[in-house]
Amino acid sequence: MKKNCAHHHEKKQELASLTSRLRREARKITGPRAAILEILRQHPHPLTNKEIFAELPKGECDLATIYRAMQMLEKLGMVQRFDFGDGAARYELVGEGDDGHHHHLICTRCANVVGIDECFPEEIERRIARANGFTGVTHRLEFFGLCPGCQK
Amino acid sequence: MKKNCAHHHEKKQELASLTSRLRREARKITGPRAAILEILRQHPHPLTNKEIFAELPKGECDLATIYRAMQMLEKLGMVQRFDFGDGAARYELVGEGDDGHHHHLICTRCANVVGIDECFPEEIERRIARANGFTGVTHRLEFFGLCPGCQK
DNA sequence: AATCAGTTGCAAACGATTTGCAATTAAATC
DNA sequence: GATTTAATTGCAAATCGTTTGCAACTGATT
Repeated sequence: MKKNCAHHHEKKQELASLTSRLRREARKITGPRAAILEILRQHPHPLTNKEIFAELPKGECDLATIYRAMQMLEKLGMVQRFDFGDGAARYELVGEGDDGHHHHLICTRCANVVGIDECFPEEIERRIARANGFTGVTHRLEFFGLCPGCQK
Repeated sequence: MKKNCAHHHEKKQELASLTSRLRREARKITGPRAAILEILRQHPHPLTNKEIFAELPKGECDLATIYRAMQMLEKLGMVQRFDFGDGAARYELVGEGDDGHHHHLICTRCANVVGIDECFPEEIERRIARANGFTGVTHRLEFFGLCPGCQK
């Protein structure tokens, strides 16, 4: 269907592969963590902590635990954090080897999210970096508009 | 000096012109508002509400008043809101006629900010919109890196 | 000067996120 | 499999940016 974000969905990682990445980092595989990773695996879209919490079987895990888990997963590079400007952080699983860098197109009316393959042109980014003497330049980029269903 | 953000600084608006824009919208010119506009005028960089508050002569105005003023100024298009992903909104004055759309390059170490003229290529943005059936597409874009002074 | 809607200060309320701490538990050890 | 220990969790309280209710106040108009 959404052909332009296919690559973000292709390789749905095995839960086992995810937990082994954790173990490799000397982290414990706990019930809450396994449950969180499973939710992320099933939702190839950026999720807020509250959304993850809502997906979890009630009582499975405290909201604070989710915050701590996402913090850790981000630090390990297993998850990428996104900011849609609505005051809540969102997270998406990152495949092994992938750096997770990509962008989204968000409907300003229904909050529907589409992954985007296009990126800011490297050449222009390099020019910007050079012109200002900056190094290690990256960018945060998200698109906003009205999705087909919301245009009326 | 920073030649690539010159156009954001060129025309420092007169305070009188700012207040007349307010009056035109049937808003009152109060002490706090004049003071806030003056601070914005003097700082051609995105400022957080707390920063504006700190610049203000103590007791000049309540922090809540600044929040309300910035909200109103944004609604009137006199100010543009930016989000650097650190949890605090930032605002910059917008010239008459200008829509305020532009981007920044932010040092991740010292938080130094440079205005950027480059923008995401319209043609690619149009392609993204079309490919997903979206209309009225815009973007939020900010660059991050290490400024000359922070590279060591 | 009188009027009145728009504004303000202050404190309380909020929503997202973080943190202290005692109780719990995964994983390494015996 | 029981023991040990450091990592992890739940819970409640604390933080931070931002919003809001409300009574007092003040521009702008009459």
